[in-house]
Amino acid sequence: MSNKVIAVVGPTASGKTSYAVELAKKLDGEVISADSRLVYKGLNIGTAKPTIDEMQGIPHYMIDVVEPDADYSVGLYAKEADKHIKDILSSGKTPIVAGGTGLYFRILLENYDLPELEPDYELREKLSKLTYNQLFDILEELDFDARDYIENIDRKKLIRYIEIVKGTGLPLSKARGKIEKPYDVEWIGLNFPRELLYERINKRVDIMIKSGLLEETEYLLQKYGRVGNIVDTIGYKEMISALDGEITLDEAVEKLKQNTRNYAKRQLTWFRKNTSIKWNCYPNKMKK
RNA sequence: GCCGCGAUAGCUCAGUCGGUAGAGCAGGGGACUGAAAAUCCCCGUGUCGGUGGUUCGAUUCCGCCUCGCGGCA
Repeated sequence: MSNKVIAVVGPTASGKTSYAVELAKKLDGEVISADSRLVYKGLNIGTAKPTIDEMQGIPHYMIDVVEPDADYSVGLYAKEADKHIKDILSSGKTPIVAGGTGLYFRILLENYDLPELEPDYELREKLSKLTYNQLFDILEELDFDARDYIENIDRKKLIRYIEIVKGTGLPLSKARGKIEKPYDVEWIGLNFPRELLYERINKRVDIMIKSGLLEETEYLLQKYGRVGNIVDTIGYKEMISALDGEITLDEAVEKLKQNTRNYAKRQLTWFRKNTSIKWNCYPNKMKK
């Protein structure tokens, strides 16, 4: 059985969706999404979730797997996505993992071994009330060397590290490890020169608005309330500010474009680090 | 045409009692092993509109010019 997996990565609006579908048609493949927002049902317009039309009959996995008010995480993603990879391989087809969430790719396909420790939401809730320094002190007391394994520690990560050290009883250096993944991954990166990418982003945001992003946001709020997965998602957070009357719709649109540009930049930071990626800087010119 | 006011970073502006300048935003770089579209860290040289003058030295003071915004004709 082949262990070949194709990974299609790139910033938002770089054309991953259609590229993956074309590739799947060519190679007899199936697509597995690697996107932390596409997993949520109902977040459609704002996440540029592929439509049935766009999928062109190619099976897509890891889209719409949970409700927006669920607690989701990389761990759950990687477990389920890995099953799909294995299923696709054993059926003789090619898994094409496509998306923009660097962390999800790292855990699914790179040599990182996620500590077997589920989030303790109760503990997180408790710790989230503490100050940065208090959290730092707690971690240092549990595992003095932990600080050496961390750069630019922020509150969120401090909390997870405390959770790991407490939960596993191991120092961070032992609890986290590396592991060989059983796949032969071909990394393909899609990107455009920065200016062009930003133009594409701006254009796509305008289309989202025309397609009813504001209405989708109203509907989601009414159905699920102000849950983090909606409120903290680019696209929805700006619409919410407009709905609340904090800013005008035009301002919200500008803010949305800007936040998306900033996000694309962060995604690129992630992918640049992966030197196995072969970049294709004008994906549009791809002759299928 | 006249009288004011302005012209400094991509944008909005501060400042230099004369010793070539700094904030916010934008933008750029980076980190990130179960919240990751989240969260966090770092980065500011630009003919200080042009041109003459005063001065050891002008972005800063003075004259003229250009452009912009008000007001008066």
